[in-house]
Amino acid sequence: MEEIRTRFAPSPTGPLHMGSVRTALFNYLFAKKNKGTFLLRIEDTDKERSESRWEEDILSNLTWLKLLWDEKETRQSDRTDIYEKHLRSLLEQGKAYYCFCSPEELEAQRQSLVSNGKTPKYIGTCRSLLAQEQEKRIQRGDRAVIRFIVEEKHLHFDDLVRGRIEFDTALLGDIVIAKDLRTPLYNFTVVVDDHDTRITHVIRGEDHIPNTPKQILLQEALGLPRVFYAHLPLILAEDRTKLSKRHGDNSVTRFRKEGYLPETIINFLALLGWNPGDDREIFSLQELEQEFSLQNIQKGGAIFNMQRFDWFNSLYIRKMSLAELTEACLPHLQEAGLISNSSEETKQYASKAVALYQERLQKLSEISSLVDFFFMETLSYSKDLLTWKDATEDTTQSALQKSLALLSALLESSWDKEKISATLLPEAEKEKNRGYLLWPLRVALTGKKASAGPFEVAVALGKEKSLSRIQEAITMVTQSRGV
RNA sequence: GGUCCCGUCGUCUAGCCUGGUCUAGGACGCCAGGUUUUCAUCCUGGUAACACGGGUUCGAAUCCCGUCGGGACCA
Repeated sequence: MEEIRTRFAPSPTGPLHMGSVRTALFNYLFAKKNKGTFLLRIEDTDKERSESRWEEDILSNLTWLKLLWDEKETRQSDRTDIYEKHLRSLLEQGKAYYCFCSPEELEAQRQSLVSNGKTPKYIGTCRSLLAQEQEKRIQRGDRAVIRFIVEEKHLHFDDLVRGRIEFDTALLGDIVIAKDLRTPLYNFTVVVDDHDTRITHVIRGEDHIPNTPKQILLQEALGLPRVFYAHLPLILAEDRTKLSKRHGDNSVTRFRKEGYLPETIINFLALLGWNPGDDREIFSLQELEQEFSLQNIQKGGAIFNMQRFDWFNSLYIRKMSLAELTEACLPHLQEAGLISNSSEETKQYASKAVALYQERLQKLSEISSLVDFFFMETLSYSKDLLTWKDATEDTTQSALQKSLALLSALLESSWDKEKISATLLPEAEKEKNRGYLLWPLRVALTGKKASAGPFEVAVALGKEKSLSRIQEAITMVTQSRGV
């Protein structure tokens, strides 16, 4: 069997988004699974809308996701001469022609067809123009586009995902394949490029199904062999329509900034439309490279479910080593102004805080608001928060004083979770519920109604800071009682 | 409007090709309980689907036809 070659061919007209990544991923996986080659082609023929910053966005994010392409990426803007050669050839062979119809004329044609209940399409007005006539008008500078003569026939192809798909090309009309010799259009460049890069399998979104018959016709006209097609189901938004800018920012950059891991994106997207045929659903990129198959691809579109996405992310965050997680959290802590450098000392302290919140994180950006109390000089919270359930200020105050006394008595060298727990728990058990002692303590240390446990927080905070926070809480309650 | 594609729990899906083992399985979510000072994790249980109608068959989520619904593309 010949080598399998796939490609991802984005237009650099915007940031890389999740729908595109899924397409890139499936192309990548199919190539890897079959020991083939995965290519990247930048489709930048639309000069107005293509920007180099978007190209950079695409390359850097694919790299971040580890969807690496095997050969130097190609750029359509570098290939204008090649397209021109093919365009001239089609013109010379009479398979394409210049069309001088104005937009107004085209619109009028369309209107009349529609009002007669017919399918709107180009009726071929300019098709019969003689070659010399065309040449003369081009020389004269008349505005023209290049149309490809669409052969009317029933055509079908065997889609690797959906099976046989049929079309009646008579409904197409002669299609525009270039604005001029130096400005070829999408359906035309794709066919030329896929052949030149020896692509064997075109794997793309199902929104391209209507383009396929046009491309097949073009292949035939250029004398090129047909490739295999696999049309993927679309990724949908909550409203069941194609995921797009309309639904907000779905760029990789956005999710990356929010603290979603590449592993999350890969795993989640792989399972959107594909499954291994059994119940497993946790897959690394490497595992997917082994397991992937076009046969297990879903036909219907799949909604991008944020909750499931978050669940995958919390899973992969929990799988990280503390060192990795700390490193990944540093930029977020820095951005929130909680730390100002990344010295070893800062990292050491930060990792203590991060360790306590690893299993509470859904995305890295949440870290700052969870651990801010580790970095603040004074906490600000309402004194009412210190009171547990039906406790009074009186009992709250004495509970805090009890904690303070017991903890003060602990030696610096005994400041670990086990010793603290051994000191406080027996005391807490004396109450009808541990909360009477532990809730005020935890709030005094963190200033929050939800946090990690008081013992581990105290350890991470250190003895000095812990005691002073308890003292501050006592002062707070005392003052309010004094009034 | 025309063409094409699709239709299993709220969501992602297994099962469909090769009808019976499906009183339809798993996961996310949600609900309840357990662990727990809180939150989270973890454990247990629960909730919830074969779009509809007809046909074929002893038997249909699975095969056939139709209807309805959704989407994509072009306009």
